[in-house]
Amino acid sequence: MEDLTSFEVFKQQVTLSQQEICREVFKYHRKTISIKKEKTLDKNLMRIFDAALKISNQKGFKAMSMRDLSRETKLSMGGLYAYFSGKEDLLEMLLRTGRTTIRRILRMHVDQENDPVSRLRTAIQTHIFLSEVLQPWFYFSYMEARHLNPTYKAEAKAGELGTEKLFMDIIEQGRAQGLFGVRDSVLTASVIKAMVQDWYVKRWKYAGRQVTVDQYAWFVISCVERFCLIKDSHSLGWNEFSWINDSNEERTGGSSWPF
Amino acid sequence: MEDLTSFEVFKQQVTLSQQEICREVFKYHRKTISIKKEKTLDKNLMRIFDAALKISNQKGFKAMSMRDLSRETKLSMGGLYAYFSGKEDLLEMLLRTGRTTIRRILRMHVDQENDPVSRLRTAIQTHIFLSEVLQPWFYFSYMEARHLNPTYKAEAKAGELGTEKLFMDIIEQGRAQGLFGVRDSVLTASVIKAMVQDWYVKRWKYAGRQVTVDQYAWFVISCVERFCLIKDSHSLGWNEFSWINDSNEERTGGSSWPF
DNA sequence: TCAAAAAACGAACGATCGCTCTATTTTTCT
DNA sequence: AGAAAAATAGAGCGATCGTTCGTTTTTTGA
Repeated sequence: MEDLTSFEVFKQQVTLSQQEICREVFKYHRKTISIKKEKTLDKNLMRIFDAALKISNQKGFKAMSMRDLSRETKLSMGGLYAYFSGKEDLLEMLLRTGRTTIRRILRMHVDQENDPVSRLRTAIQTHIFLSEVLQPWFYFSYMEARHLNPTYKAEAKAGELGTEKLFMDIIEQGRAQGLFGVRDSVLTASVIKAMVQDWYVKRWKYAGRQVTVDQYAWFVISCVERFCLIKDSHSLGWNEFSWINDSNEERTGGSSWPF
Repeated sequence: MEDLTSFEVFKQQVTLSQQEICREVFKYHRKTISIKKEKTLDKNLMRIFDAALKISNQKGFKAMSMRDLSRETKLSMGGLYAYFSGKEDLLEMLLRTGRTTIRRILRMHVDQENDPVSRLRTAIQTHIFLSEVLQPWFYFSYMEARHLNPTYKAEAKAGELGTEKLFMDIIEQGRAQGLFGVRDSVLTASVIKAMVQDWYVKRWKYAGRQVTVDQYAWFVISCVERFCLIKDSHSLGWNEFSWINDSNEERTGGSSWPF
């Protein structure tokens, strides 16, 4: 409990970044926003984002009409267009904002650790915890990134591979220090990311099974460590951890997936 | 090489099922198809499916217009509607066809094995190999299943959980026989599925890295076995396998995903 | 308090959507 | 070969889409 903080601790650490997100949007999209005063921007931009994520994660961004968004935000059609130049601009805003925010927090946490074992644990745990806090953002990015313009698609791809490289670098660092016994660090990083992504992509499934985010994070970490670590002396202390956990809160955006 | 067949062998085993798929569609959708003669149905239905999958996997099913489909299939607007009653019916056709076909082949292969270790290997390998052969189908189902009617959504969910239960049952069987040392078979099955799905969801990434489907399947199997097996005496024989593989063929439907 | 600035409004426009329906072409069968 | 049946064609319909713009309401600042 002293080395790895629980989800509740993590949650309190990052929820206050709502306004910070708005600033980040304003930096990149100042030209397409005709709102002058920052106070009104802060008030409504988050409302627009929340509504857009809510509707899009239910029926898809393409299927979300501007009238849907107008109804949900209680802003008029014309009023909406003061905050973005068009639907595609809104898509890009959402994706870029999510991307930069997620990467910033992820890097910040990982860079606090030094040895590869701790770094790998922190990277996995932070990614899963963060995707729990920002679940609508993660899910939206996952499902809608492919609908971007070719212009911004490359930018999105770079962001993806960057996150994967974060895992890869840790693994290779651990291998160089003789701690990890993996043969293919590229494939290892890939499957780690696949497991980590599963939490927010299939959020509703785990919620239905009453699996908490702490449980899932610990399971993935133990999974990865059993595969990577040469000696399992490092992974001690996990076995006797209590699996009885906090509340099983409800979540929005339950979707379906196949096979 | 005698126990687990390579992808090339697998491919020749299942490619001849194109007409079989058409029959399966006709069984469920006879009432919404106004085409009388099976010969014309066989000729055009596959063309419609291929075109719909191609366009949808590029821009999404919702964004695909019937005029797009008309152009790609070289059938007129009115002509198309002889093969389905509407766009939503086409969606359901595609999803149901893919679902039943995939499950049929998967079950068939897994049921040929008896001991849990072989069954687990076969389940993973067959799923990955099959998703390579039917990549557009898998990808489409993965991305578009959430846009189904509530009526058919339950049906789709049942199919998903069924595939996951396949993995889970094998794991519990292995645990009962004292072969597997897993604590949580539900979470274990979940992450196996997550790794297995990664192959077709991020197909373009692995293609760009020149990772072959054989390599990926073997990696996932070794990953899972190192996590599940109590003794690794079963997983011998993998280490000395040649990683030099066949051609790296091109694939359609490269898409983007984040983080 | 009262212009000026900012923000919000919502009817209306052109484009495109899924879909229908009649006319036409192709195939089938005696 | 020719009539019946099957399949295809493509213009057109109403609905809905994203977006615009003149107007009204709210906020700001001296």
